[in-house]
Amino acid sequence: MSQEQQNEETPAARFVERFAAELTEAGMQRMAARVFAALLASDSGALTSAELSERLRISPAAVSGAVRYLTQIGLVGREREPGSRRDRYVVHDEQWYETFARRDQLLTRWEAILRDGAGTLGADTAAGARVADTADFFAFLREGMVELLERWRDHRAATAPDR
Amino acid sequence: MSQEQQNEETPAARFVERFAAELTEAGMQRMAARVFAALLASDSGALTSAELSERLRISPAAVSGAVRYLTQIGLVGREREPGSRRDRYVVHDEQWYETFARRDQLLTRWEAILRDGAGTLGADTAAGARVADTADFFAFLREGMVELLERWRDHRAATAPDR
DNA sequence: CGGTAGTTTCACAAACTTGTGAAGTTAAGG
DNA sequence: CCTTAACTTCACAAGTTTGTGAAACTACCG
Repeated sequence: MSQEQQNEETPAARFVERFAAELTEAGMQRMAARVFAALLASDSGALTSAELSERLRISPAAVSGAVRYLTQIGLVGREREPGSRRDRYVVHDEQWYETFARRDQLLTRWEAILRDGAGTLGADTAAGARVADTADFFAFLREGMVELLERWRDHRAATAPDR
Repeated sequence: MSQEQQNEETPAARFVERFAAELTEAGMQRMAARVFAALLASDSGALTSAELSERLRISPAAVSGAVRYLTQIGLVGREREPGSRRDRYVVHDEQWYETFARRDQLLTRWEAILRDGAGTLGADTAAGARVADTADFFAFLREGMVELLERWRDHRAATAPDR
C-alpha cells in the first residue's frame, strides 16, 4: 500500500490542489505552492523531482524553478541519496511555521515608511497624525507577532519535545 | 513646461508611492493601493474622483475600479456631498486596522482545508500527522491574532478615547 | 574516461493582467 | 423634461507572468 499512484483524482491530490490554491491566492508562486503542498502531503515528507513532475503533471523545468524558490526561502531542503543520481526535496515543516509567521520584516519596513511619511506630512497636520497612527498599529502588530511565535515554540516544545 | 502642473515630486506624493508600492507587493491591486495611500495621506482623509485622478495621474476609469474594490473590502466609504454631483471617497482608517489584521478568515479557511486533508490522509499516516500539525499551528495563530487585535482596541481606547 | 541519468537554463508562446479611451448610464439643476 | 457633470462599463492594446521543449550542463557509474 505504499504505492502512491494518483492518476485519477485521489483525495490526497485534491487536498494538494486545494491547499496550493490557497497559498497561491495568498501570494506564493503557483508551482512553488503546488510543490510545497505535494511534499506536505507525502508520507515521507520528501519526493524526487520525477515524482513531483509526475504527480503534479508538470515539466522537470517547472519543478526546478519551484524548488529553487522554496529552498531560497528555506521551506524546502535538497538532499541527495547516496548511491543515486536523484535529488530528494524535503519539506522543512518547522521552519515553515517561522517563515510564514515571520512577516515582521515586512511590518518593520511598512512601519519605517509610515513613520517617515508622518514626519514629512507634519505632526501638526491631520494627515500626519493619521499616518503616524497607522505606524503605531503596525509596530504593535509586529511586537505581538513576535511574542505569539515565541509562545508557539514553547507550546510545541511542551507538546512534542523532539520533533 | 508651464503645462506641467506640479510635476514635481512633493514629499507627500513620494510617500504615497512608496507606501502604495509596499501594499502592491503584499498583494493589493496597484491602483487600489495608490488610491488608498493617497486618501491616507490627504488632510481630510477624503478626496473626490477628480482629485484622485489628477494627483495620481490616472484615468477616471482606473479610479472607479480601484474604489469599487476598496469599498467592497470595507477600507473606503463613498459619500455624496449634498448639493454636489461629486462623490467623496473616505478612508475608514479604523476598519483598516481590522481589515488588515483580520486575516483570521483566511487562516480559518486554511485550517479547515488542512484538517480535512489530515482526515483523508489518515491520522495514522505520517502525512496525516504532518498536515494536522500544520492545522494546529494555524489555529494557534488565528487565536493569537484575535486576541492581539482585542488588545489593540483596548490600548487605542485608552490612548484616544474618542476617535 | 565515456556514457548517461538527472537537473538547470533559456527563448519563446500562451495566458493572464492592467489601464485606457470612448461609449453608456445616472441623476442634479435648470 | 432636457442638459450636462460625474461616474461606470466595455473592448482592447500593451505589458507581464507562466510553463514548456530543447539544449546545456553536471557528476555518478561502469
